[in-house]
Amino acid sequence: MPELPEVETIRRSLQGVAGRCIESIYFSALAPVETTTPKKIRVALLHQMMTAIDRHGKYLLFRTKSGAALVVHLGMTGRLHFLQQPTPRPQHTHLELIFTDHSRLQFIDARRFSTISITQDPAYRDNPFLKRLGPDFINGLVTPEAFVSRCRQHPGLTLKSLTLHQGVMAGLGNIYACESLYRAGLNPRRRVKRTSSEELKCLLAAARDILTTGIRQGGTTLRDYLDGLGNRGTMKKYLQVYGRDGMKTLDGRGLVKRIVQGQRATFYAPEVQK
DNA sequence: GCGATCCTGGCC
DNA sequence: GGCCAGGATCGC
Repeated sequence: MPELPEVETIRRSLQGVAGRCIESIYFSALAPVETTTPKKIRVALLHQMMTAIDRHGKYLLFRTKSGAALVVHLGMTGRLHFLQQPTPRPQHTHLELIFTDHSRLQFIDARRFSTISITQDPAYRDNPFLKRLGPDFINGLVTPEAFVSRCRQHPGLTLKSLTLHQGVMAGLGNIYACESLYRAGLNPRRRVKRTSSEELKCLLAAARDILTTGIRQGGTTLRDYLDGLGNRGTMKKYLQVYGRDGMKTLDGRGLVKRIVQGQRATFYAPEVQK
């Protein structure tokens, strides 16, 4: 479940891709290529040099010298492997970029909840995924006041749905959403319209704080997640509520309860979050 | 705004 | 054998 800190950690682990030239591209028959085709991706990327890897929310953008970018969302179980030499493709490898120096980038996803697409437009208007995204939680230039007004456009949403809504702000997934609401002392069932502007600003600050800690810890490895070089993340030991149903919060201030909101588990501490 | 849906490995 | 994980979309 790569969220912003995991995707950012992967991005940093893949810096070595920059400067390499794509010699060939492998696609599996089941590659989760969305809104485009393997052929179009080949045309856009083949023989191009990678110049930079950027991130917006949970999306990675592999930019090439021509101005095109490969856009990757890892879904639940997507992984990227950057390898210095030819290596057998693991099961469920859906895309492999092979560079002229024989290093390669493998994209693996058993469940195919991930998406691969392309963009040629710096403003993302040509990409149906990217054009819907709100500002990035960490890199986005959003004042607390601007954040509040974005929230106010969705008065009926619960705070849990709000935090997961990538069109409001991009980057939070289930783990960091639960942790942010705990940090802000806000009940995930509250509606935006019943939440003061001060409380919403507190939520923004909490999310930024948790996400920054997540990046510093290299992400949260619960089961699957590894960065592009195979390293685990160490954020799990800082989680206050996620996965702690029936236990005390890490800081001991409350008892964690698990509820389901929109078919998704929410962990929170009713005594602490009002 | 909500709920169904996609998908498969891991675990009971 | 059946349930669970859940990001994002789509239809209601």
